[in-house]
Amino acid sequence: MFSKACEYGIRATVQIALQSEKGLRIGLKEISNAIDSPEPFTAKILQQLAKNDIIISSKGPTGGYEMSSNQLSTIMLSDIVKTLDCDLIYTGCGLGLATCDAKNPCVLHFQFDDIREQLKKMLENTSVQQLAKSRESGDTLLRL
Amino acid sequence: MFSKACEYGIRATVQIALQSEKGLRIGLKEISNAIDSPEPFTAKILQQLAKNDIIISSKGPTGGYEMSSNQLSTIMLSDIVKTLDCDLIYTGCGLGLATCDAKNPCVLHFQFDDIREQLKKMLENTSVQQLAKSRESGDTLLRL
DNA sequence: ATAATAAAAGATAATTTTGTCCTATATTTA
DNA sequence: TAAATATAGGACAAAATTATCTTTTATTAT
Ligand code: FES
Ligand code: FES
Repeated sequence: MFSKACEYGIRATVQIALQSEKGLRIGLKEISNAIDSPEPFTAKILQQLAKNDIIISSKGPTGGYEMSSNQLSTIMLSDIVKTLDCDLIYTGCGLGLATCDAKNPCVLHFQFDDIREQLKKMLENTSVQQLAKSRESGDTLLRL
Repeated sequence: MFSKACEYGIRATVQIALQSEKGLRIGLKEISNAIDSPEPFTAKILQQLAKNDIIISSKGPTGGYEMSSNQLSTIMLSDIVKTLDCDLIYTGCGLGLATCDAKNPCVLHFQFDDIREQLKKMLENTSVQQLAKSRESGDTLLRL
């Protein structure tokens, strides 16, 4: 469904959100440990997220990643997915045709579009903070 | 969403269904032409579909691919998707964790599972014949 | 200022997916 | 039975994705 990059991106961002709510920064190493992801690959992804103002990165000692309270309250899953180019879900044809266009639909268009709209809604209505909260409140069963 | 193999698989099967309803076989070359797919890659996919009794292949002159009337009336998109190992959609965790388990859910599990169920339903309720019919009845706008 | 630290950036490598090629096998027609 | 045709199958190649490594840059604390 999502690319690996996107999966790591979401998991990393939730982890950052968890720390930011406590007013703490978190380093690359800690993030990779927490979400069990390859460290250098995760770094690349975090760079992209930082460039797109989804998270904030700081260099130097005491550096690391964090989210502003504004980011915490506004960033939705859709922002991460779009940034990490899983954007295809939003625009592509389900059967892989060059374009998806309701005026020139493929045989699966309307069925596919229906699912896609629901996925879109889900991503646009689910905030990172919300996911972080479900992790905090939930028992230890809620994995990252 | 789907792999290329899966996309080609669906498009090819619909094309075969279209011919089979007219009582005709269709060859690899014709299929690839019709759906604009790489010929040898498409051949591999058709082999898998034939092995899984989704289509029937015949060798030799006058050979080619077809669907039995039984296949035409029973094959659903889900059969193709499962065969071509896009099976992941059915079982995998949306965040890429090793397993997806409602008793040990990731932070996105319930939102993701909801979408997945709808996708599942769509695939299980959409027959190849139905797609072929929408192509036949529809104006030329319905692409493959 | 200097040393230590942590992310940024760019080059490189492994893996998976996608796509191609060549030979073998089965089937039909002459 | 022989020749022609079309799929099957296995080896191979290209491209994209995922993952790693090394060097640079910015920041903090001494
Ligand atoms: S044209 Fe294929 S999904 Fe829209
Ligand atoms: S555990 Fe992640 S989607 Fe079910």
